[in-house]
Amino acid sequence: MPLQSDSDNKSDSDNPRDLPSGENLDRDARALYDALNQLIRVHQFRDRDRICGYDLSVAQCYALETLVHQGPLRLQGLASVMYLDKSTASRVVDALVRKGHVDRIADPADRRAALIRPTVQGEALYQTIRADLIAEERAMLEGLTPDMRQAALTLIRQLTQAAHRRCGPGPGGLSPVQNET
Amino acid sequence: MPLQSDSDNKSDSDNPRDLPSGENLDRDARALYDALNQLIRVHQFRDRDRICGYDLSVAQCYALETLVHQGPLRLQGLASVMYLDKSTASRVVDALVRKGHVDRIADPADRRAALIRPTVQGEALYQTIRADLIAEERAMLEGLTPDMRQAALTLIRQLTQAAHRRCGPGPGGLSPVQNET
DNA sequence: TCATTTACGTTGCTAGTACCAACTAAACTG
DNA sequence: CAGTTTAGTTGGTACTAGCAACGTAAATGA
Repeated sequence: MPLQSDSDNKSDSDNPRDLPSGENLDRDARALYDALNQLIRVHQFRDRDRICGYDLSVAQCYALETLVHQGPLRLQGLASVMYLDKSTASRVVDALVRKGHVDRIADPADRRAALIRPTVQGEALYQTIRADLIAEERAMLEGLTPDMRQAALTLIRQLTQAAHRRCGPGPGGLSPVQNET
Repeated sequence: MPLQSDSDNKSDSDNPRDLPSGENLDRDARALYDALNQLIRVHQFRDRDRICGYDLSVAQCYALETLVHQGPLRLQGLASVMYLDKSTASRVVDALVRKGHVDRIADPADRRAALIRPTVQGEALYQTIRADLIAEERAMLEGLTPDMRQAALTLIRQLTQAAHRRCGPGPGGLSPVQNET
């Protein structure tokens, strides 16, 4: 995680205004909220559109992706990576099993548990979809210089990290996400 | 596709590496795909969590937001801004009407049509939720310098614009202009 | 060892999302 | 005034999402 460019912290003095930085932070937070909102909606829509062409829902595709990247997982693990209730995860897996993209195998360590694993077909399908979606990203990046692309990556990752920190251990984390209000 | 490529598409000479720019682009596209994926999932989850505390679904909140920002809309307009089928939009509006956040008023210009308009209560609720979500963004921005925050905004907006161009007339776009590319 | 408790996953329930298709009613078109 | 188009609703189906209630298996403990 390169948290780079503390060296450029001079920007406070660059700023001709005499606003305290807190006000700028508020303004930026509002702007970021709106900008991210737009970005997320447009991506959600586009992903749905793309993925549905492969007879897969977005949640199913995300589950498949998780299993391809992280290897066989138990239902609990999959559910917590996806921020879902185990019952929802179970039904998503049902659909993937029905479509032949995933199978459940017995967990040798625990006869209650099942490991969920992508099939060869499922893995291939995921790679196809991934290539398709990456082509979309490439098209979007075409107008940006390499420098800007790097900056975009860094920033998006930082925002994601910050969000993770505030959401508890999310995707990649296996601890259960439960709201104890 | 006139993306706003500033000056040169072929800034190979800018790049100190000897990789052709296409390879870097591929690599960046993959990285961007993964990074955006993470960001979007985490945001989706967080928004759902936050919004549900106000007895509103995410789609309902988005519809309310659209109506607050854009003023009274017809169902068609709302549906196209939300990238939804009109039937889905109709049911989302039903829910909002039931909860008292929105009402349908007759369109004087067309007796078939109805204008959908947030109620005072709905507007207040949206502002509350918005403030809540913006506070989240602010917390995420705290670790970034003002420069980086500005850069993040610019980049996220550019990515959104690029995605819009590829998705046809999207949110904010009420223009019936279909893809002419 | 047997009873209790805890954990894993499934299923029933309810609400919401999302699309297509069919429908009513109003508005345009000739 | 037909005939067509447009606005919105409703029916049907599949999926998403969470809670609660299971059955079964493992862990705990007396």
